[in-house]
Amino acid sequence: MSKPDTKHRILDAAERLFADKGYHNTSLRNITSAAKANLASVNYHFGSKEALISEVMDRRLAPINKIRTERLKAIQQTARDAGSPPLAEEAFCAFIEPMFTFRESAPNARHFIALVGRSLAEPDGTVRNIFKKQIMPVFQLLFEVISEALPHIPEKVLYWRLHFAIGSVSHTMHCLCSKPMIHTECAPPQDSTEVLRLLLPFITAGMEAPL
Amino acid sequence: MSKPDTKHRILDAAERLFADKGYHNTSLRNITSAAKANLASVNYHFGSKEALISEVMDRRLAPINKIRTERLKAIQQTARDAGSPPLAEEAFCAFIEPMFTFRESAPNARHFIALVGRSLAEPDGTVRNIFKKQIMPVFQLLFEVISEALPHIPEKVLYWRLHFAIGSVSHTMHCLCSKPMIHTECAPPQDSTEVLRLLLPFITAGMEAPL
DNA sequence: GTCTATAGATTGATAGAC
DNA sequence: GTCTATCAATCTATAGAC
Repeated sequence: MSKPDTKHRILDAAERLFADKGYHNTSLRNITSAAKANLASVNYHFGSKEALISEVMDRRLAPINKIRTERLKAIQQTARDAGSPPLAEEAFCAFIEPMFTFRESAPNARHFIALVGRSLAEPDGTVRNIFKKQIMPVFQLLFEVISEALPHIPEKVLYWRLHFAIGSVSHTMHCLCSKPMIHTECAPPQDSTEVLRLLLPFITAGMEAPL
Repeated sequence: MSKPDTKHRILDAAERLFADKGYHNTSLRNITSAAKANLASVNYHFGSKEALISEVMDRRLAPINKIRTERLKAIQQTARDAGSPPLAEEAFCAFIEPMFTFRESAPNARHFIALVGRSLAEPDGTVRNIFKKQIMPVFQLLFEVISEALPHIPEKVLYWRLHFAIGSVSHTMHCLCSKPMIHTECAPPQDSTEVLRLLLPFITAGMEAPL
């Protein structure tokens, strides 16, 4: 087990700094000095700052989204085989849990979670578009499964409720890494599992609310 | 009715640009050229870029938060007088509606809504802390009223649910101004009233979900 | 692959004339 | 209050030695 090479050290440092300080507020100098690498090495290994953030995002998102897609398709198939609609809560669990599981998988994984949680709120198109490209097919699939789970709710209402749910998930993701906003004394840093157990019923109840 | 003076033109331009491009990605030159003002005028009128964003936030947030506080206190008082708990949905309406009403009040108000919606997701402390300082007392009061509305739900659960609700609200606010994420064809730009009518039942159902 | 050195542009802030 | 001019620092990116 050799020590991580320059390219990986840069990716790790960029992931942490982009998450902590934001894309535009993080310079290549910040990254290379944190990674103990030379300033020129970023452009040698990645070509540009934009290509770097793109690789930072893709490296983690691709495997997570693969798991999400598999789980969502399995839920869809099982429901069709049984001839009964899938459960909305199961669908959301398939979407959220892989991200939370990843968070516990590595000591520094939480930085990436914060980065992703903020991506949809990024004012600049650079980061947001990279994220959108990766997440869009998963959102489409999630919407499909939710539609099957709640066929009595008009598509337009369902769309907005999914939108609200994504807001809850994003906000929770980027807050799980920094200080909570309010009542910090009754919300010490908890493990993701407990937060997931609280988040899923909230979302499910919101999705299934009477019209 | 004279044309707005330089200071106001700078505030308006800064509000729009900070919302569109983000704080760090907007330069003072961007702002002054949009405001048809001289570069040096920002430092003359405000002192620094940070003091400018601070005034951009405070100018709109202070009156909105005043209305929120009054409405929340009125709900609290009415419930106490009647000897019955307040309604969670009414409390959230008191919190959300003033922001949505403001959105329809002026042609360019929507920029500010996006700016606020993103504030909690700002990685940099500068913007986030300015916003926190303004919003914290309102959050505290909202939490109080919600606690009285749902006394059977443990405080810790209530805290997290409020956190999830704030995520939905923030995400909706900064998305109401740009393109929606998914299924754009079934979600054309709508007026805030309709979104509020969809958002309130979602949040209320989530807050009141069985344990 | 890693380094030094630097180009070329942009940043926030300020000094000083008017 | 508004302007020009500029400073000192910082930025991304690249050229070229090793």
